[in-house]
Parts: sequence; C-alpha cells; structure tokens
Amino acid sequence: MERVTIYQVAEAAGVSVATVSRALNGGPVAPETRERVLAAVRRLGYRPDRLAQGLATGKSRTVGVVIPDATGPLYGRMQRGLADALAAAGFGYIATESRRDPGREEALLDEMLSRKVEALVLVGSGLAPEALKARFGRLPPVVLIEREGGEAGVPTFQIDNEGAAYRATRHLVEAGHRRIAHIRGLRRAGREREAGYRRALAEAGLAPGPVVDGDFTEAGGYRATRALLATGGFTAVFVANDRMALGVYRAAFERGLRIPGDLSVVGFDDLAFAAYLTPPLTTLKQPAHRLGFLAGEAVLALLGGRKPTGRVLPCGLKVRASVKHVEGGAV
Amino acid sequence: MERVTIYQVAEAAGVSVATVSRALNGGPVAPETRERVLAAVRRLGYRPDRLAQGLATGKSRTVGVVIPDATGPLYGRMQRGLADALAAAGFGYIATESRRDPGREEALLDEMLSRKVEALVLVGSGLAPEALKARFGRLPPVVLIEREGGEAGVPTFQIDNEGAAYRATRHLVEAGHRRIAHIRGLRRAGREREAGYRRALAEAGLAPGPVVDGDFTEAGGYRATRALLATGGFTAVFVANDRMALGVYRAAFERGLRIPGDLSVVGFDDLAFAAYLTPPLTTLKQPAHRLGFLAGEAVLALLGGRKPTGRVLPCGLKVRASVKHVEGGAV
DNA sequence: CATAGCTATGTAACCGCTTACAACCGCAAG
DNA sequence: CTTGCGGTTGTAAGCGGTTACATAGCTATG
Repeated sequence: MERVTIYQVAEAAGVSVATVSRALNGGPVAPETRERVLAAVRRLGYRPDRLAQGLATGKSRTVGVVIPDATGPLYGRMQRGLADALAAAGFGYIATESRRDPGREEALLDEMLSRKVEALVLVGSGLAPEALKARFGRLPPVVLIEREGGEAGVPTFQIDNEGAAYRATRHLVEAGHRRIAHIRGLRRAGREREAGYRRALAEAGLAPGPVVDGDFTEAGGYRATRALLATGGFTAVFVANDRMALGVYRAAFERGLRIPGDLSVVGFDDLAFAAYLTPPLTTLKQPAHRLGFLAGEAVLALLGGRKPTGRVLPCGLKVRASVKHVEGGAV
Repeated sequence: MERVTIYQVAEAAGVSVATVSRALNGGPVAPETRERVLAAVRRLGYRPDRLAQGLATGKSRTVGVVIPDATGPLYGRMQRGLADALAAAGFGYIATESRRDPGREEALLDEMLSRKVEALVLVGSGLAPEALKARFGRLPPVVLIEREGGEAGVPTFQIDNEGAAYRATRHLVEAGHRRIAHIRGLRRAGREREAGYRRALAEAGLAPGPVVDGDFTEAGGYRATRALLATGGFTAVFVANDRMALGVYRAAFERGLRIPGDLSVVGFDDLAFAAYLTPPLTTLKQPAHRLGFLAGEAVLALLGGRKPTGRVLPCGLKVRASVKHVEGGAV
C-alpha cells in the first residue's frame, strides 16, 4: 500500500487519468463518470501530489511569508489573518522568520522562490525593493506589511503609527499634561510614532519633553525611564510600546513614583497583559489580524490580475487607568 | 528571461543535464567540469525547482509542523528551535496553527501530506496516535512535543510539568507556607502541574489548599483569584502559568492584598513580562527553544534511519520577589 | 599489446499530474 | 443519408529534475 497515484484511481474507476484529473478539478465530465471517479478516490484514499501538480501547472498555490520574529503576539495574529484570507481561496503558505537579518531574509526568499511560491508577503522587511529586484530579477507579486525604508509600486499595509501616536499624545495633552516625555522605539515604527508625538505637542504649543531611546523591550523601557527620571521635568510619558511601558512601571515603582499619581503613561500595542497591569495601561490597539487579512486579500487580488491598493489602518485608543487628569495644568 | 532550467545551464556549460545535476548534488564529476557548471549556474542565476526535485526524488526536504497557537511566545521559540535544528541539515519546514481544533488539525495534516513532507512535528496535538493511523494510514515519521493523550512509539519531547510544579510548590513550602492554593490550567499541562503541586504538598504532610480552575488567560486568573479570595484560608498560590498570575496580581491589588506581603505567588513559563512585574514574579522557565531544537534533531535522526528517543526537560525555577518567607509557619 | 577496471559523461526513462489535441458518440439540421 | 456540432473521453507530450544504465577514455596489469 504505497502512495496512491492518479493512475490507480483511473484504473479503479475504469477511465483514463485525464478524466480523473478533470473530475477532480471541475473539468467537463459526465456526472455519472464523476461519481465513479470520486468513489474510487474515496475508496483508495487518493490524495493528489501537490508537488506534481505544481510541476505540471507551474503554480504551487502557495504564498511565502516572511516575518521578522515569530515570538511576538502581533506577528502571530497577523499571520493568522493572512492564513484566514488565503485559506478561503485554497492557498497555503509557508512562513519563516527573518530575525531582522537581511542576509537571512535573502536566503529565505531564495528558498521560497525555489518552492515556486506564487506571491510573497514581506512583513517588516529590511530589504529595499530595488535591492530585491537587483538580487532576484523577476519576482512573483509582492505585498508588504509594515515595510522599512523606501516606496515601491506594491500594495503596502501598515498601521497608522504617526496618527496613533498623535492621538495618544493628544490624550495626554487633553488630560492637562504639559511636559510629556517620550521613550522612542526602533526602526520605522519607532520613528513614525515619535513624529506623531511631536506633532501633537507642536499643535498644542508645547515643547517636546525629554525624549530617550528605547529598544522595544522591558529592559529598554526600564533603562530609558531611569535616564528620564535622572533629569525629571515631566508628568507623563508616551512609550513606543507596551513592553517598554512595563519597564516604565517597574522603574517608577522603584523610585517610589505612583502611576498615574506622579506619572501618567500611555503605551502602544495593547498586548494581553496591558489591561491587567496595576494600573491598567492606557494604550493603542493594533489591528494585527486585520492587517494580515487585508494583505491576504491583496495577494489574492494580485493573483487574480487585479491591482489592489495598500491601506493604512488606524489604531484604537484603549483608555484605561494609567493617565491622570491634571486639574491645574503644568506642574 | 523566464525561469532558468537545468537544460539551459547544461547548454551554457556545454555538458548534459545529468552532469549538471551531479555537479550540483555532489556526484562524481571532474573538478574542472564542476567549475564550468557552477560558473554557468551563477551566470544564469539558476535556482533548482524544489517541486521538480521533490517529484523526481520522492523527497521534499520539508517537514511539517503543527502548533496549537502562533500568538504565544513559547510556541514561537519552539518553532525557532526547530528551524535552527532543521536548517543545519538543509531542511525547510511548513508550519501551521491547529488552533486546538482537531478537525482543522486533520485538514492541515492532509495538506502537509499532499506536499509530501518527510516528517511531522506535532506540538500539543489533540489527535490520538490511533486516530492518526486510522485516518491517514501510513504516515511519515512523527515527533511529538507536549502531546495530549495516550502514548505511542514515537519520540516525544516535553517539559517536566509535574516536576516543575513540584519544585515550585516546594519552594512555597520551604518558605514556610502551610496553606497553598492552586489555580489550575487546562489540558494535559495543567493536569500535570496540578499533580506536582499535590505531590509536594502530600510530601510535606500538608492538605492541598483550595484549588480552582483557570483557563491560562489573564482574565481566567483574575476570576479564579476572586473565587479563591471569597473563601480565603491560604497564604500562597501556585498558578499554572504567568498570564494567570498576572490576573492574580490584579485581583489581589483590587482586594487591597499585597504581594508577597499578604499573598505569595509562583507562576509558570517565565514570560518576558514576569521579571518586570511589581513585585517581579517567581516562576518556572520553560526551555522552549531547546524543546524545539531537540525535536528537530530527532526528526533528522529518524530520517537518518536511527531510532531517537524522546526527552523530558526540566524547568528552571527563577526565584524573584513574589514569595515571602514566613517566619512562624502556618497562618 | 590486449584486457580489465576505473572514472567521467551522456542517454533516456521516470516521478505524478495537467492539458492540448484528436477521436468518438449521438443527434439535429440540411 | 451526409454533415456539423457539442459533449465526453482518451492519448501523449510536457513540467524540471534525478538516476540507472550504457558508453567512452585512460590507466594499470599480465
């Protein structure tokens, strides 16, 4: 009982392999014949060989996905969104982590192209489009999520980092804060968030508070906060992500500062833990699943010959208890 | 400039396709010829077609991985370990989420078999081995990680849930606690952790404290704690995972209870946030990457015809500040 | 010097499936 | 009774590799 091939099904059903193939793929086949074929398929437990199909048709019904890091919940949700969109169309996907290493990313792409993926979804890719062209020549359709660097003529999906940061900062301003610090994040997302922060402040006629660098980790947020606290002069801080915000909580506690009593905090991402911190963290919720889903739909559109366009999605502000309303104004 | 095939390389190098194939796969080829072939490969940008290779050889150099949930950091790390082990041997993998739905899991397996995966790594699979056999007949080699349910003759890798829970509970006992509650987790991991908890207590001659069900989420931990607090009578709680422990923190705070002053807590997993909570959470660190790596090595061994055996890995206790040393003993 | 034995290479079959093309059928129309 | 046509089905040629087998040079041997 080795692998069952289409030949065996053909023989069992008393037809030719062409007819079996047609019966299975919706070709013109007499209903009665189709029934016989399907019965044989079931009886024998036939399962078409995707590799052979791919070879014959030139299409693999697979899309390649590259994500920077599989350990974060956000990318996991994105991936799930993608899978949901693709599954509906009978597409599978192979996903791998670039770990933010461009060399590794190129190798992964090579591997995926070898597997004849019909499209590529690059999440937070570190590769410039021109570099891609140069290295790979003709590429299958590409969809970008949260790409770093320059523009390209390909659909790109991303969250509105700038707008969300603006909103978060404004939330702080409206609560009466006048000196608002910022713990900055890395990469494009970090820069965009910083820009939103600055815009909100400028619009309110406030000087940007102290700004320090973070690295998107708890430890980074902790260190950044200690640096910030060394100089002081602010009553609130907008932190570029929740993980760093947790570092802020910790550092503030160690300094005997109360949140939000002495320091108001707004994070970014709305990770699962945010709502359960003490105090619950006000933050921005990323529509990660949606991002992935839309990217998946775009892939399908591209494959269908259409010309989908990218989107910038807003993030919802989740107001919780880490921001204090300041009555008097500036401290 | 369409796809470059082995024929074009052969022509460019002035040899036959067989020679190209051999040159590329380490067959017997004169060094000088090999050079010519490789030069042609580079010049043309030839990239072998994995599908065709797979068809011809019957092997896809791919392993299929099924994980329950891609959004958790633990599975992400496991996956990374696996990838690391497999990459060294030139194997790729395709990973998908079962989302703990056995029906979905079966469909995924079907899909993977269609793609001729050479081995399967099932993480936290809900499918019994017998069910697998019944449904799929001959299966490629299988390696299990954290499997649910019965035994099988396949290498299985898992963490020592029972032992780790025992150690955690003992840590509490040694700190002088006499009434230790437990917030239980779901599935096999949850049951095993509960068993370790009970063993430690029995060994110390203590009655198991109140035990309530949780669901491994922050909300579940929160609810469980409120249920626990309604009756009271304990000074410490061993929580089946960190996410629920966070719920415990929250519920305790709302009740005005201090950790560890009024309530000591030990978690499980050592997620990134654990060290930054206030107080930092004492918990058990899962060797997730290692688990994946070992599973990957086992796959390779299986494929190499060897007969690898599974492993049960210990978890390290990370002692932080959420457990109070009780001087007097029972409260 | 004929022959066995290597080594390096080419020829062609095959992997499992799709699909262009041809063949066949029955039937309505001319 | 031809002819044409739409609907079904079969034949066979790929898809891009790998590999068993045959072949051709060379060298070592008796």
